[in-house]
Amino acid sequence: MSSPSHDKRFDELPSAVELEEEVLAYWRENDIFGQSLQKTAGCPRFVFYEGPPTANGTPHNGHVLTRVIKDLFPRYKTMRGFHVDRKAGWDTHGLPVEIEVEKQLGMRAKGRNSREAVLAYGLDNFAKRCVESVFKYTAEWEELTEKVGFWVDLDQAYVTYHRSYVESVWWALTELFDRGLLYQGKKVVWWWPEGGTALSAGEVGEGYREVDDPSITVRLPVVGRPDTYLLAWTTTPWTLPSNVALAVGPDLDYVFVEIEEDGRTLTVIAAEALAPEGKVVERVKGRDLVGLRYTPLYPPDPASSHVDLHPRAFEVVAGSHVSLDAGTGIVHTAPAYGEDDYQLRLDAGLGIIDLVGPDGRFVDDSPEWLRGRYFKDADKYIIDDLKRRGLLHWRGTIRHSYPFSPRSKDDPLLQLARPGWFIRTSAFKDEALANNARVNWLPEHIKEGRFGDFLRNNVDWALSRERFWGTPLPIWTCERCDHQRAFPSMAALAEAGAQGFADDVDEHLQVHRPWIDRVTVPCAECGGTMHRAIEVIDCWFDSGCMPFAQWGFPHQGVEEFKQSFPADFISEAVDQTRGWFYSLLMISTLLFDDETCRRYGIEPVGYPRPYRSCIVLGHVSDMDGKKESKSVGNYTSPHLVLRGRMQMHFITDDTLQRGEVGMTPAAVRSVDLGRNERMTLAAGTEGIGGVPVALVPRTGLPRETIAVHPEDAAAAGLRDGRCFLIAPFDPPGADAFRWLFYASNPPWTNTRLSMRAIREGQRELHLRLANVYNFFTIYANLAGFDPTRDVVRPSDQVLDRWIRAQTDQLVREVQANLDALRIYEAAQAIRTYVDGLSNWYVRRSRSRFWGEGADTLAALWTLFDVLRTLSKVLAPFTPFLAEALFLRLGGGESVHLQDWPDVAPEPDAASRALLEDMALVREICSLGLAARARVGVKVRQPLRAVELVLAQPDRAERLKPLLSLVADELNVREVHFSDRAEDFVEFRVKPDYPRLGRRLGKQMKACARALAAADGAEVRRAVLSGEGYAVELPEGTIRLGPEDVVLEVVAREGFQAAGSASAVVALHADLDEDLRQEGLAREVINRIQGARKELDLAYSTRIRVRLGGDAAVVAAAERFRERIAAETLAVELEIVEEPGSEELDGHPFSLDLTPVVDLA
RNA sequence: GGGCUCGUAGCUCAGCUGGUUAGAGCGCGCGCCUGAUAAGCGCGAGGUCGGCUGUUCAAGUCAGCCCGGGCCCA
Repeated sequence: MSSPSHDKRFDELPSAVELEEEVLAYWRENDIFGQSLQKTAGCPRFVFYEGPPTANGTPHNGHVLTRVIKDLFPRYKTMRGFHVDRKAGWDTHGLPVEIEVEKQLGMRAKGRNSREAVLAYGLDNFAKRCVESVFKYTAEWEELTEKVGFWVDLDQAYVTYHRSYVESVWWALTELFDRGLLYQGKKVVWWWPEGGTALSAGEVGEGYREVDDPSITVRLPVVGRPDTYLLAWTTTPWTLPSNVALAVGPDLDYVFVEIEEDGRTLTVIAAEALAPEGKVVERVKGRDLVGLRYTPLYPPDPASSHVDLHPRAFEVVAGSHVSLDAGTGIVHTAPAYGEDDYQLRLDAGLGIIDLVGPDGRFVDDSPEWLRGRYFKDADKYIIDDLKRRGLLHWRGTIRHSYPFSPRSKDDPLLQLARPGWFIRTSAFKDEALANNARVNWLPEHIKEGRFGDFLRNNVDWALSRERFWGTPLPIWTCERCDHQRAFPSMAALAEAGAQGFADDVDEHLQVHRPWIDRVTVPCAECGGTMHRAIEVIDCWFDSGCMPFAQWGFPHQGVEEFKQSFPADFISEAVDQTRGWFYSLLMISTLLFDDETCRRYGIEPVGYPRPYRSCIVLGHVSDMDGKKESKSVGNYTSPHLVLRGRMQMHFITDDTLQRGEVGMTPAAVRSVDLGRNERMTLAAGTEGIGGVPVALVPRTGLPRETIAVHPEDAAAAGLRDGRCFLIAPFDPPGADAFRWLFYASNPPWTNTRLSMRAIREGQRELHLRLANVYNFFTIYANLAGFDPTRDVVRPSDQVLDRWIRAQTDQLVREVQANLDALRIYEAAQAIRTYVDGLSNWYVRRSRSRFWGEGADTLAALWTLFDVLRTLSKVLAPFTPFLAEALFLRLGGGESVHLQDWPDVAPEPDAASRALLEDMALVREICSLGLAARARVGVKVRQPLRAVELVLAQPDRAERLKPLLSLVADELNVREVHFSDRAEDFVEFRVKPDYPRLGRRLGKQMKACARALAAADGAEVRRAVLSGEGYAVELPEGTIRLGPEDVVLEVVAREGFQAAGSASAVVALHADLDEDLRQEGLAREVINRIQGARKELDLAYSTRIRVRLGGDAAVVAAAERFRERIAAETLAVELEIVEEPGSEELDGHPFSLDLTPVVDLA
C-alpha cells in the first residue's frame, strides 16, 4: 500500500462496545461532563429535575428508558448554550427500605404485623440497618447510569434522608401546619395490616393486581314482614358483621319479587333493573324504602367498644352514591371499611361497628368463630354460615383488580377508618388545576385526562405513617395542655429550649427515629413537656419537596433554589401521575404562592410550578406488549445489549440435542438469532473453551435459568450452576439501546423491547453511518486528505450543494423538534438523512472519490464537513458514536463541548429548489429502476435512452443539470424529456381539493366529475397556457387556473415505463451491438474487480491482466481497453482470443491477474 | 363499573388543523450492485385504516354507539 503523503490518518470506527469503552474512558480522563458545565457557567439556565430513584432495588429496562430520555435534552440544551445542572438524587425513605431490612432480619411473615418485631429489635439498630440497605445496589445503578451515557452529577446527589433534606421537608410541613393545612383527623384510608400503616394514593397505585374475589348477594330479613328480604351485594364478605345500614338510591325504582325456593315462597327486594326473575308484587321508589328496618346478619354486642350504634342503625337509608351499575341497587354499608360508607355514617348518623382491627384480624368481641381470624380468611366462613342459615341468595366469583401492598405483593390492603395526619389539599383543588393548566404535558391528553381527573377528584393527602424509617413528623404536642407546635429545623427546636438531642450519632440520624423521639420541648403555653407526634410521613412527600429540599432551602441554598425554580423539564413514567408528578405539583402549589415567595425574597413564579414541561413516558414491555418479568423470562437483559453476554443459571437436560440450549420461548424470540448464528455457552465472560449453541424454546424453567445438555455443560467447563451466554453478533451497545427508545415510537407510547428490535435499529443507523464514515477514511487516507490543510471553500458541485442543503435542513428539523420536545420526530429526520447521505450522496459520488484533483478534494471535504455536522446533531441522541466520529474527524476536544450547528432559519430559494429537484430526481431514478426490473435488463447493461414526462412541465428546465445523475444511476446513455409524450403517457387533471373545496362547497363533486370526463391533455394545455379551463357547474361556469388543479401523468399500458403522479419514465430497451459491447466490457470490469477482491488486494495495488475470450469478448475489451485498465488499476492489459474456461454472458472467457509489486 | 388511551400491511409503528394512488422499517418474493463488500441497494406483493351509525361536497382523521387491548381508579 502506498504511504500517505502526510501523517494524518483517519481511523476506522471500532465495534460499538469497543467504541463506547473508549469514549467513556476519554470522558472520564478529560472530565468532559465537568467541562461542559464549566463552559456554560453564567449562561442562561435550562433547569432539569432528576426524579429520585430508590437504590435498594436493581435497575431494569424501564430505568434505561427514563435515563436516556432525561439525558437527551440536557445535552441538547447545553449545545444550545444553556447551563444545565444535573443533580442526581436518591429516594431513601419509606416502606421499601423497611421491608427490605425486615426481610434481612427474618421478620416478615404472612398475615403477621412486623411492628412488634421491629420494636423488639430496637429502633436504633433498625434505623442503622435501613441506612446501610438504602445504597445496596448503588454500584449497579451507577454502572448502568454511566454505561448508557446518562450524564448526571452523582457526587452532589441529594439524598432524602440527609439532615438538610429532612429539615427542608420539616420547613414545608411547618408552613402547612402554621397555615392550618396540616391536621389530625379520622378517615377511611387504604390500610396495610402487615405493615401496620396507611398508604397514600401513590403507594396504593403500585399494588393493584387482578384477583378473584367472592361476589355474593345476601338476604337481610325485613323486620315485621316474614319471609321478606332485602338483597345486598358485596365482594368483601368480611365486612358483613360490621354492617350498620343498607343504602338505596331515593329516585331509583325498586321491586318486591316473589321467588320459590325449596317449596317456600320468599319475597326479595332489589332495584327493578337488577332484581331476580319472579313475580313482581310491588313496585316502589327508593325513598319509599327508607326507614325500613332489617335484622342484622350478625347482631352486635352493644356493650363492645367496637360497636357504636345510633338509633338509625339497621335501617334502609338514602345514599347518593348508589347506582345501578352492579349488585342489587341496595348497598351494604359498613362505615369502618369504606369511604362512601363512612361519609354516609356522618350524613345519616348511623354509628359504626369495626370488628376487624388494624392488624387485619377479627377482634375478641366478634362472634366466637371469627375471633382472631385474618380478614381475608374469614370470607369463606361467613359465606358458609350464611348459606347454612339460608341468607345467601347468590354466590359467585369476580375477577377484578384489588390493591395489595406495593412492597409485599401477597398482602391485601383493606379500607379502614383511621386517625392520622392529613394535608388539606382538597381545599386547593382549584389552584392545583390552574397550575396544571399551564403545564406543557406530553402527550397533551395527560393534562385534562389522567392527571386532570386525578386533581379534580382530589382528596386530602393521607400523610402520616405509623412506621419507623421516614421523615419524622415535626410536630410536638404538650402532654399537659395538648398544645401543638411544628418545628422547621433542629435549630428552631434548640431555640425553643428543646432537650435530648442525640449529639453522639451521625448528624443525619439525629433527625430520625428513635433519636428525634427523645427530643422534648417545654410548652410555651403551660410549661409542660411537649413530645413529638409518633408518626413519620409518606415518602412521596419527600420526593415532592425535592425542588427546594435538594438545596436545603430555606435553611441554606436559597440562591441555588431561586435559580432552579421552576424546572423547565422533567420526565418519568406514566405511573408517576399520582406519584411524583402529583407530589411535586401539589406541594409547590401549596407552598409557593406569591405571598410566601415574597416572604422568602423570591420573585413570585406564578404558574406553572415546579415544572413547565413534562414528558410522560410509556412502559417498557416485551415484544408481545406484555410486562417484562424475570420469572416469566421475557426479559431482555441489559447486559446482553450492552456487553453482548448474559450470566444465567443452568440446569442440565439430556432430552436436548447437543448444541442446543433451552430458553423460555419469549427469550428465544427476543434474541432472534439468525439461521446460522450460535450463542457461545461458556464458564467465563470471555467465552474461552465455550461451546456454540442454538437456542430452542423450553417452558417451565426457573427464573434466569437455561437448560443445557450435560455433555455441553461438561465441554464448556461449567460449574456452580452459573454460566455465560455470549452473543455471536457485535453487541448493540448503549447508543443502539438509546436509539431504540428515541426512534421506534414516541416516548409516551409503550415500547416493545427485544434484542431483535435493538439490532434492527443498530443496522439502520450505526452500521449505515459507520459504512459512510469508513468509506470516507479509505479515500481520505488514500488521497492524503488533511482537513487542516486542504480547506476547500464550499463546492459548487451539485451533489455537494445538495448534501449541504440537506444537512442544514436536518439541523433545522432536529432543532425544531427538540425545541418542541418531540424526540421521535427528530429521530426520524436523522434516519431519513442518513439514508440520503448513504444511498444517494455517497453512492452517486463514489467515482468522484476515486480520482484526484479538485473535484475529489471537494467531495472529500464535503463529506468530511457534513459528517462533522452530523456528529453534532447526533450528540444528544447517540453520544458515544457522535463523540467517536467527531474525534476521528479531528473536530476538537469533544462534540459535547461544541455549539449546536448554526443554520439560517429558512433555506434560501436556491437550496429549497435543489432539495425539491433532487427529490424528484430520486423519484425518477426509482421509477427507472422499476421499469428496468419490468423489462428484465440488468443495470450493468447500458441502455440507449430514457424519456421523461413530468406532470409539472415547468420543472424540466430546473432538472436539466441533474439529469446526468439519472443517466449514471440508470446506466443509460441519454436522458431527455419526451417530445412525443402522448405516445406513452396519459395526462390527467384533478381538482385541487383543499383549494377548490373551500370555494365550491357542494359543487365540488360536479367539478370533479367534469374534470374526470374531460380530455386530460386538453385541460392540461388550457390550464398551462394561462387561458384557463372552463367548467360548467350547476351554479354557473367557473374557470380553473393552474393553482386549482393537480396535474398528473400516467404511463400507458404496454410501454416499458413506470410512473408516479409526478413523472413517468419510459425506457428504450432495445439493444444494438454498440450497447452490447459496452455491457460486455462492464462485465469484464466486474470480473476483474471480483478477482481483485478475492485476492484481497489493497485499493491502490496495480495489476497485470491477461484476459481471453471469443471474438465478441475481445472486440468489446479492445474497444473499452482504456476504461478497463483505468478502473481496475491494470498497468498491463493483454487481450487474446482463446477458448476460455469460464463464461461471461454466454461467451467463453478466461482471466489471469497478477499484482504488481509496489517498489515504493 | 368509571376515567384515560390505543386499534392503520404478516410484525413494529408514522400519518399536522378532514382534501382523493394511506406511508416507513422489518419480514416475505423477485432482482440488482459490487474498489463502502461476510456489507449495500432496488423493485414488488401485501391494507373494507376494529365495527356500525351519523356530520360533511369530502372521513384513517370529527361525533355517537358497539367490540377488543393497555393503563389508572372504584
